Amino acid sequence: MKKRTYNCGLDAAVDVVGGKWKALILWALHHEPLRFGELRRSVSGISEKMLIQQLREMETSGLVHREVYHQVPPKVEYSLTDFGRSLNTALIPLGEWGEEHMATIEAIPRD
Amino acid sequence: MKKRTYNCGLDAAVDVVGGKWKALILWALHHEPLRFGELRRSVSGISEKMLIQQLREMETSGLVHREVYHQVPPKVEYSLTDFGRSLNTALIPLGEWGEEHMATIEAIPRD
DNA sequence: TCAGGTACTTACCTTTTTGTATGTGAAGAG
DNA sequence: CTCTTCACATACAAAAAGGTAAGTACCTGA
Repeated sequence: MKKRTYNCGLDAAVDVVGGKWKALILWALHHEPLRFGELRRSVSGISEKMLIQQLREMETSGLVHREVYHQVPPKVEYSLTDFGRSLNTALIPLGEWGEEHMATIEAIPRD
Repeated sequence: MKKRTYNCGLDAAVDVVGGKWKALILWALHHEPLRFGELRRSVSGISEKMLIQQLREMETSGLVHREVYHQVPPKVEYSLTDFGRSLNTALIPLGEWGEEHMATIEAIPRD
């Protein structure tokens, strides 16, 4: 996230959900709130640093809510806000498109 | 674009349309085919290098079609393929979401 | 006492992405 | 005869993103 003005809505949306992990985190939180450790295990491949970093950014964007339970051992739950849920909804068609064309996309030559 | 396997469709879609410019180029080509120079002028802020680079990638992904007219001065037209059009359609809700929440997004503190 | 789980934090480094500046070659306008 | 347009190409530099590894502080169960 770096800009302040956008040419179109898509531009703005990509700014908020862009990057390697944010969309995956959003998906993971779609069904239920998850704790930090649960999230780490459910978003496969993510490091603790990246997870925390992305969560903080998504918190300041108002996409996720962070609830701390003052217990021992500590417990922190992350959940989607209404804003986050609305974004998730808007992402569904894109997810379906990817699903549908997955084979085609995987066949694209990289280099 | 770097991976070969995806956890979910969204992951795959983002791989194809990710980055700073691809979505904007897709939008620009939505209405009509455009020439290189026209595209450069309509996607404000993009450099020639980036434009060409992204166009090449989108061409190999099968999103855009490149038609060369052997004239002097040279003329090259870029247009969306059916694949590109289908992706554009899938992006519409995301674009609308961004449009709707543009003010909120612009108000997010950066850094 | 020692490993393991809780949720992070920090420093450092590598990779990826993006930007800037320049060059190409033919042709038409002035 | 120089400038501009057309559609690029290429070298280099800067910035952003991502990854690795270690440390923090507390408590629990073996």
